[in-house]
Amino acid sequence: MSTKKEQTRERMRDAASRSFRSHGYAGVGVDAIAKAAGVTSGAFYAHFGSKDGAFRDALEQGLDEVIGAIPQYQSEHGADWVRAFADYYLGKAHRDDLACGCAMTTLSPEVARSGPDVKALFETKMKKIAGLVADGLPGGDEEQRLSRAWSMLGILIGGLTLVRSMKSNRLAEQIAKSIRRGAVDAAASLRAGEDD
Amino acid sequence: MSTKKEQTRERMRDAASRSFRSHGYAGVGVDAIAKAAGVTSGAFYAHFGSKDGAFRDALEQGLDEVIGAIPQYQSEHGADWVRAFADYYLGKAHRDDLACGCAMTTLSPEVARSGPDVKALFETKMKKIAGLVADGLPGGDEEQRLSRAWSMLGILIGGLTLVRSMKSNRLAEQIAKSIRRGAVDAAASLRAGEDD
DNA sequence: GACATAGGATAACGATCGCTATCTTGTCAA
DNA sequence: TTGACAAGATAGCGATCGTTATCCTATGTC
Repeated sequence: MSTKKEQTRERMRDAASRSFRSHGYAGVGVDAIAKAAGVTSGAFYAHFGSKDGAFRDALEQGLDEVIGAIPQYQSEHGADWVRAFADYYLGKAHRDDLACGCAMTTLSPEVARSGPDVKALFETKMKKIAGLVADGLPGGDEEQRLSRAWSMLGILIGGLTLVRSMKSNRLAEQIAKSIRRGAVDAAASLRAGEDD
Repeated sequence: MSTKKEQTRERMRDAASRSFRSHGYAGVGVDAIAKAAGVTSGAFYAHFGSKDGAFRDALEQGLDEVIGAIPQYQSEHGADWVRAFADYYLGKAHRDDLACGCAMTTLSPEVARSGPDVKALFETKMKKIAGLVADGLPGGDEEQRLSRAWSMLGILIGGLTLVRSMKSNRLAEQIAKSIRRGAVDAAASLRAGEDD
């Protein structure tokens, strides 16, 4: 129906998503988010109801992006998809762009401080993501693959946070290399004795 | 000299450290930190100069705690120290206590948003930590051990953030188990074919 | 061409933000 | 006992916080 309204809503959702990732939940105000979307706080509250509501919306959208991206990497890169994904995840472009960065990494620390509703949403989406990852992993039974999927996600999230916190680009690159290798190893069936 | 002053300073440092870990840098105000230490903002600024200064102080103290803890785990648990450390790191007590949680996990997302000075401090301390971890790892040359150390730190940091963001305790426990195994594997010399 | 509707702007609320200037109070030396 | 000093309290700065109530205005209908 109203294309204009949906366009505005999309701009606001994007602005909220980018702002929360860049500055954290408490690090940005409603006025600033609205301004970034080219509207005022009145429009913000008409659409989202509250700052919390906007965060929930941004979180859901951000994790849905991941849910969409995983199968795409799997079908595009085949058995080597984990390496390709880790390359992107720890690459300089993703490192340097907080605003467009993966929601798992930028938003999860905020979720850890949030209430049960936000955590429930995060949990649902992350279970989906871990399941998709596990589906693309070789060897072992389903439980083993899921376990490796959580490990891979964990090391990517922690690794990205780590490299983003370094001052020296050279050190960041060195750590990124280590994390990439760790992620690929975590995803592979270790006990099968695979090597690179 | 003045024991009273140092006691007050210590209380304020602790309050700042706990507050920043619990609520993030932007999530807590100077007045609240001062109040938690039993003083007012006047005393806060007399000691720290600025909110940034207090964060830097809390960050340094928090990472120094880790620097002290790693060798202790190594000497207490011998070759099995990584498993013991991971057990603590992902255990329920550490999961549920944001305020007393490891600074690497709670503060690094804030560092990623900070200026070069804070990043430089974080980098220096993390290099020290990774070096200590690497020293306690078996097999391989120094570069390989350091690489595994970064992987182990990454998976613990990301894993802890992940489990803290779950609503269900059962799922959190399941993920923690996966991360524990991943951390031990990341620390071990994979290519040597070690198993548990 | 008058009118209803809704998307969005505006203004303002009390509270809190980081920070500073000034004042009070407790302590110790002389 | 008095005077000096410093630790900390108090009060207040302008700005921004999240939120609400009210107003404007563009659009589409009859």
